[in-house]
Amino acid sequence: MSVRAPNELGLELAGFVPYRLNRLAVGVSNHLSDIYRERFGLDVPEWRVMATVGTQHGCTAQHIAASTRMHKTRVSRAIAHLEERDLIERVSSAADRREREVRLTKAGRRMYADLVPLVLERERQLLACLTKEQLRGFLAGMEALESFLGLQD
Amino acid sequence: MSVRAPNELGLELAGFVPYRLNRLAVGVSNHLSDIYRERFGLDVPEWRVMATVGTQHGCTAQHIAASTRMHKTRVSRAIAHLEERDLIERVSSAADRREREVRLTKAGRRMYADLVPLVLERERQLLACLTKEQLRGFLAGMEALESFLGLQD
DNA sequence: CACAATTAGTTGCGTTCGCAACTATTTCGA
DNA sequence: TCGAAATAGTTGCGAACGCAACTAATTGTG
Repeated sequence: MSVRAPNELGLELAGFVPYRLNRLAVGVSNHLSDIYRERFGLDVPEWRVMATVGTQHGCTAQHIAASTRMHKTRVSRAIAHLEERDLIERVSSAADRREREVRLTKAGRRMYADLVPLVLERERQLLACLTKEQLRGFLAGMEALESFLGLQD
Repeated sequence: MSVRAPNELGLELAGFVPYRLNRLAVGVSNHLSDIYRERFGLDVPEWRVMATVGTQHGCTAQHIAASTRMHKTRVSRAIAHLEERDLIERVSSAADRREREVRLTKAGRRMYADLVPLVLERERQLLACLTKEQLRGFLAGMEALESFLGLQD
């Protein structure tokens, strides 16, 4: 199976999968970002830190960087912002004093509890535009590509 | 069909489709970028301008911005860089002297002819990790999402 | 035990980005 | 036809980014 006509000599960017994938990722991100940006004042790195700490209480910046695949400086700055807003707090680890355990504060837990259902609902709305067949096929393709590129968890 | 277990209360970022899509787009972009970056010294905006001008000779910056969905300042700066390197040239449009028609120079056409087959081959290699079924399903899902988000051409 | 190598996290710096403002030109409407 | 609104493209500026260098703490090795 070919993505485009085999005798096309030039490159039509509109049909180029890497370009389309980037455009789609930006579109999906924008489709969600007004929830955590406008309503909660979070940017993408901050949102990812909140999402990670929300399920992995007491994790380290290192762990967040590894599991979100963000650069450690991006994580460091996102954590600093969230701490200024009293959404998370950090305590030096007793076992290794280089590390700092990150936890949601009471306000952070409240925001997380409000935010996550809205975000999951948005994801659901988005994926509802696909038939069962399309969703299954899309997820299968995404998994194969992730595996090929070594992006899996 | 559900993407994750319905009784999962927290949000696992690793299974969150918008996050995975962004990660995949970055991974695919990196998989390609060493061709146009290391071997031809182009960054992503420059590559997109080359790809557009390569098929749409004499188009304007406006047109490039619309068809690549890049911000007009990003297009403007990419064009300026490519002009400095004598890969493209601009002439003021006779019909509308606000516009400038963009064309590949001889050197630009040579680069385009070298570059495009390599990039298309890389795309082919990437998509070869999918079965026919998976490719069909993945493209169908991508089209449906693009349509839902109004990203189509 | 001491010292080199490694690791967690932060910060300085140059780059890239998009918004807003700007110039130049064209189009629209009274 | 003249002035206001719109459009093509550029530039100033502040925000965000990643690399490299840094501090502090730990681990490994002789």
